[in-house]
This record gives sequence, C-alpha cells and structure tokens, in this order.
Amino acid sequence: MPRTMDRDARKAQLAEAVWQVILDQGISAVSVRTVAEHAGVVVGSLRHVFPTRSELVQFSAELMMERVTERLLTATPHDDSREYAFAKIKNVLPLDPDTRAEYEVNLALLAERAAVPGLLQVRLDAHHQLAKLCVRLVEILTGQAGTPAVTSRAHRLHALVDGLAFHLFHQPVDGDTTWALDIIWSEVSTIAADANSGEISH
Amino acid sequence: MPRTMDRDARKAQLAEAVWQVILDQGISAVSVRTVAEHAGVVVGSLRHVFPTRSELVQFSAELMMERVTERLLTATPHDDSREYAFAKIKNVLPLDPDTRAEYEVNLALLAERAAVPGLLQVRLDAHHQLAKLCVRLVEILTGQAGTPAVTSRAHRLHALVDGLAFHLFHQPVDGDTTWALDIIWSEVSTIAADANSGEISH
DNA sequence: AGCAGCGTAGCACGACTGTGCTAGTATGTG
DNA sequence: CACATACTAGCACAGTCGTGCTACGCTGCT
Repeated sequence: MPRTMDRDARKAQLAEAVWQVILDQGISAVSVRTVAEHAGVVVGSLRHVFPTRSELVQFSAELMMERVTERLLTATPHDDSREYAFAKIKNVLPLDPDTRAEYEVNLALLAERAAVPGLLQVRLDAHHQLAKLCVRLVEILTGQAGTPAVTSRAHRLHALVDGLAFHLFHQPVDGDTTWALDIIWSEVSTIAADANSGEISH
Repeated sequence: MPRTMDRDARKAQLAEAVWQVILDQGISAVSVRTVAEHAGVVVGSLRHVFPTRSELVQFSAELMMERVTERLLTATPHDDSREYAFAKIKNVLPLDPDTRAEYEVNLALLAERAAVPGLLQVRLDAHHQLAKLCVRLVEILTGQAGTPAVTSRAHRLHALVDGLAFHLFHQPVDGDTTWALDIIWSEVSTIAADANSGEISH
C-alpha cells in the first residue's frame, strides 16, 4: 500500500471550506474550484475524495447536521428540569456568531435542494430530530408521555423554536437576544406549570 | 414615438418566470437565458427591461413581497376580533400550493442575498412588515396599545407564525394542516382571554 | 529493492454564464 | 409619408462551470 491519509479528516476539511464559501459568497459560489482553493488543495485532489459536486455538497450538509447532533448530545445536567430544557433549546438557537453561521449554511443548503436532491432528506432528518427533542423536553417537563397533550405542546414548542431561530437570524449579530430567551423561558415554565396544575390542553 | 408596450406587465411576466425557474430547478438555475426562455422572449428583450441579472432577481423579490402585501391588505371583515386575526394569519402561512410556492421562492431569494445584496433589504422589509401585522393583531385582540405586554405578545405570535410556516413547508403538500391551525387559534384565543382576565405578562 | 497504487497535479472539452454591442423591425408622432 | 425610436434579435467575448482523463511522485508492503 502507498501512502494513505485520514480520509475523514480531509472530507471534514473540504466540508468546512464549503461552509466558508457559503458564508462569504453564498451557495451559488460553491463550485469544485472555489472550494478546493479555499481548502488549499487542487481540484484533482478534491475530486479524488468527492468525484462530483453533488457528493461534496451533500456531505457538507450531513456533516453539519452531525456536528449539531453531537453538540445536542453532550450532557448538560441540571437539577431543575426547566433549566435543562432551557439549556437544550439555547443550544439550537443561532445566538452566537458560530451558531448563526450554522443556521445560515442550513438555509443555503435548503435552498439548494432543487439542484442536489439528497439535501431534502438531510433537511427532513434535521427537522424530525428537532421535533423529537421537543417531545422529549415536554415529556421531561410534564412527567407525561404519549398523550395528545404532550404532542400538541411539543408541536407548539417546536414551532416557537424554529420561529425564534428565524427571527434571531434577521437581527444584527450583536443585537439584543434577551427577548428571545424570555419567550423560551416563559414557554418552558408554562409547560411545566400547566402539567402540575393538571390543565394541559389548549 | 415607436410602438410601446406595457413595461410593468412585461416586468411582471419576467418576474413570474423567475419564480417558476426557482420552483423547477432552484435559484442557481436562474440565469438571464433560462428566465428569458421560460418567459418566451429572447435574451436581448429581457436585457432591454433588466440590463443585469441582479436587477431581474431583485425586482422579482420586490414584486413577490408586493403581491403578499396586497393580499394582506384586502379587507377580511369579521365581527369577532379573534376570527379576524385568525384569518389574517392564515393568509401568511404556506397552506395551499400557491402560498407554498411563494414561501419557497422567499427562502431561495433569502439564500441568494450574498450574491444580490439588495435582497437583504427586501427580506428585512418583509420581516418588519409581518412584525407590524402581529403587533396590530395583538392590539386588536387585547384592546391595548404600546404596552410592553403587547410587544412581548406580538413577538411571541410572530415567532409562532414564522415557525409554523417553516413546519408546514417541511411536510407534504397534501399533508394535514389542522394541527397548525389549532395552534394558531389557541394562541389567538389565549391572547384575547388573558387580556380580558387582566393578566397578560408571561 | 522493487513495485503496486494512493494521492497530487493539471490539461482538455463542451456547456453555460453575464454582459457589451450591433443590426433590423415595426410603430407612433410629426 | 417620413422619421425617430422602443423593441427584438442575436453575435461575440471572456470567464466559470462540472467532469473525463492522463501523468507523475511518494509511500509502505512484499
């Protein structure tokens, strides 16, 4: 065998170059050439790892989702279930420049799904994963599971999270974010409180 | 003067061709040639109206927003303020194929803003307009105006609307949408009810 | 030492891009 | 009728695109 390299690391390096190009010049500027140049490799090398542009773009999307999932799985223990839920949700909102970039790349890849069909599945996976997280959080907060009230609450929480993400993305990077956190905290509290007082539905 | 045509109609025709191309092949397929072909005109004619691609894309975005605004302004009188608010919100959600397409084009143009800077302003305008609508609805529902509680409620409603739009977009065209409408209705009811019982905050 | 083969480097090709430019055509106004 | 001109039509050019392809060098196993 001749010299071999860490393929996964190389793929990650190229995926990160894709993200950078998206942030700098938008998704339409993502070509095998621009990405290769950004990553400091020649086109031939990039194409040795990703034979086509589609594979490059799709892997970039998958790795991005994988990274987010990883971050979500890192344990954030809290004695109070409300603070636990709050911390988890803060993890998926574009609150700092890094997560904002993440969100922006996500939107760009969503818009590219007409050109790279595989992106649709990636996007759907991400969506369902967030949905499942919301269900879990509601279950923890209410102490119930599987009831219609839980799924309803989870739906609502999910919508709120996605909506807030969209809003945060629309305001300047250094803008005030406390209002969004307030909304999340109040929602989390409401879910917990309603469960304790027995009235959940509506 | 030589023969003249309805310039606005021609511009609208071209903008609609842009939307169609976005829906069919994604934003990256939007070129002066593809759009001209879709509109049934030659490139020269298109460029007589829109000298550059940027102007074409930007106008398409502006016209789209204009159309939405127009639809929003058409009076939908209701004796009950809750039903009025509900109807208004239904107007901005991607519930049928047409409004879904609208939403998709919106997202695509959002992703293209790195290439066409003017799109950022268009998107921001749309966002602020929806925010203003939410404030107005909350004012109508609560009978108050200008209080912190109103802006807080409006923020929350706005986030919920954007989040639900995102969710509806992720499910199949013929999917069940009643759950989203239920959430909206319950939120509208809650806003109205809390205002009557005096407790608004949180 | 030799060699198989991974990874690097880059040329070539046809297609497509945005935009500058010119020529022709039809039509409303004088 | 004449003419100015809005509009149509299309060529040209330089650039970028994705991808097929070959050639070379280094490396690690036999």
